[in-house]
Amino acid sequence: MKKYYNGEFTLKNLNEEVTLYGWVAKKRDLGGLIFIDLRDRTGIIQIVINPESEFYNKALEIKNEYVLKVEGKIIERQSKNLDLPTGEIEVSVSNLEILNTSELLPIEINGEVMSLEDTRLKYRYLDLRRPELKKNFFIRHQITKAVRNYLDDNGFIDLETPILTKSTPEGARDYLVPSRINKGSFYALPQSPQIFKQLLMVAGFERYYQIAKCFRDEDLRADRQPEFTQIDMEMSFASEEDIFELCEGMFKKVMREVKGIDLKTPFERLKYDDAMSMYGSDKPDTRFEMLLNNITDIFKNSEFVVFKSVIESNGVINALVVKNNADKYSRKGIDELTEFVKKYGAKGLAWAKYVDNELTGGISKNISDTEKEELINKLNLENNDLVLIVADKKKISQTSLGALRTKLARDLDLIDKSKFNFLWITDFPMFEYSETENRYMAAHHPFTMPKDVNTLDDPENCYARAYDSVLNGYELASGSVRIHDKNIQAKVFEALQISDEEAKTKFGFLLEAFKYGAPPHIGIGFGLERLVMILSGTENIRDVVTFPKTASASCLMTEAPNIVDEKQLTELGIKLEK
RNA sequence: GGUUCCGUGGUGUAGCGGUUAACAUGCCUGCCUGUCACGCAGGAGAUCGCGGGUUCAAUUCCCGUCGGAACCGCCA
Repeated sequence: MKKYYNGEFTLKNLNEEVTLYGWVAKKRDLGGLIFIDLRDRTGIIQIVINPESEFYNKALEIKNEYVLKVEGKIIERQSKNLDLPTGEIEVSVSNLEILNTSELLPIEINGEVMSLEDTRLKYRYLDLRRPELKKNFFIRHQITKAVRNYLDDNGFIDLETPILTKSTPEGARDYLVPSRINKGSFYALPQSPQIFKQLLMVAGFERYYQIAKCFRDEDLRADRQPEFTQIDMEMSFASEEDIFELCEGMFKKVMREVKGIDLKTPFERLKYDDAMSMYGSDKPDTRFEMLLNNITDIFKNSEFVVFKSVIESNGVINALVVKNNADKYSRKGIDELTEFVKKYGAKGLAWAKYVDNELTGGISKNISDTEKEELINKLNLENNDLVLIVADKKKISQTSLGALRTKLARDLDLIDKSKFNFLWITDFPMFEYSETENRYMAAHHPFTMPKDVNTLDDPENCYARAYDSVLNGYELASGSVRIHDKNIQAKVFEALQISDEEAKTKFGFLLEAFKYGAPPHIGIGFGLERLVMILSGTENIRDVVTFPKTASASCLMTEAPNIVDEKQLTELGIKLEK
């Protein structure tokens, strides 16, 4: 049986006899010797064949990416400049076999990423040979291993739920699968195992988890794929405090085992409303300060038309202070920031600089001396500070500045990348007004317990027992206390304007189940890819998915999705329109 | 649904209204030989994504299309 080293060869392995399998990353013919960089699954090891060796002639035939079996002894490397995990050692060969040959590779896989995204995705199996990329998947494995062990130790059992299931049109678009046996009917792929895990609570499993595939037919982003993985959990007879403690323990273990970091628990908590007013985001990156300041009061009686009209229409004025960097932003630079906030619906970006004890530029000539004075005091302005202001509807003012805050921190390199700031966001609103649907929708999902049933008729002021876990500006997880009382559920449906009829059609089986003594229960689902991304130090989800899809949701390697045979369609009773 | 950027030898880039389409790397041949981004000499390799338009002339300008990337909307 082959022994796996996981890239851990060091000088302590000197003189050890080893068998290596791998691909030739580079061959050099030098000094009468042949040097081969053999790339195994975790790193690169240099092997050396000298001219007296019986394998010398065979070694001459070897080209890059040939597959080799090498037996030999680990010796100290003569030159150690190479920055590789196995850079201190090399292998002196006692046996060499060419297991397979290779054509010239269509992409560059040694060293820095050179090839363009699309070529890399077409030859994903080659790109994955790169140790830097492969490393992410070992991290992914370590995370799921730690999670499974932890949850097992805490009495959770791994249960699988169906992939072919029923469409639940609240929420994301479903991926549909036509049924051949029941022509004209469709299964849907699950957006999450939500309803099934609640049914497992009714079934009395009490503590369930699953590392579950989820599917959402929505547009992609750098951190979003149409299929992704959730660490999905649900437990009965538990409260928010129980699940917070459980998850904190889980991350403590994950961070210790994967990163060797000792996390401080409990995690910081922040109410949704506070997160929005302080950070302009429900997933704040707390690794740097630069908080939003509500400066509406200062301009209550302002003559400045922009602020005046916003205040008259019950809007809000928020400011961001970029400390000691005013000189870095020219008129052109600020114009770029203005364009940036406009993407988030802001009509503009008001600004001023504080230089030599006075406000200059931007809106400084539009506001009164009193207002200037109050602004300077309220924002504690110091020399060379830049003030950026968005006056707009509350949500736009907050989210646009929140996005700008993150952008500025990146641009100015204010983020301490060694930090892992876990926090809980609590007290989410129960409802969200949908402009497209012209009605209130569930902010989390329709089975979320309201904080106070009596506030259901006031959707703007109704809060949910829902919470998110946030890490370094990413939403890691989302969860809630579920409704187990059918009367409360009926009231929530009513508030969502879901009729009895409609509720029955969509979630009838769940409502039916809840007639038979559903235990109080609570749950959460973590986005595994997001977690792997953060722990791998990448900002692109494709770096943590073995065979990812492009921004247009297709796979360049398999060319999925593809056109299917007429015969297959006929069997399914499907006719395509041109 | 919308906005922006990109598409040139195998790979990554440069370039320009008229070029022998340049450079790096990779590949092939030879030399050198403890290299590690080795070095030296020579060679092969490009329908400039595709279609149309403007023009005497388009890889270059314009329109469309296809493919890729990022973002907004969307993602209960």
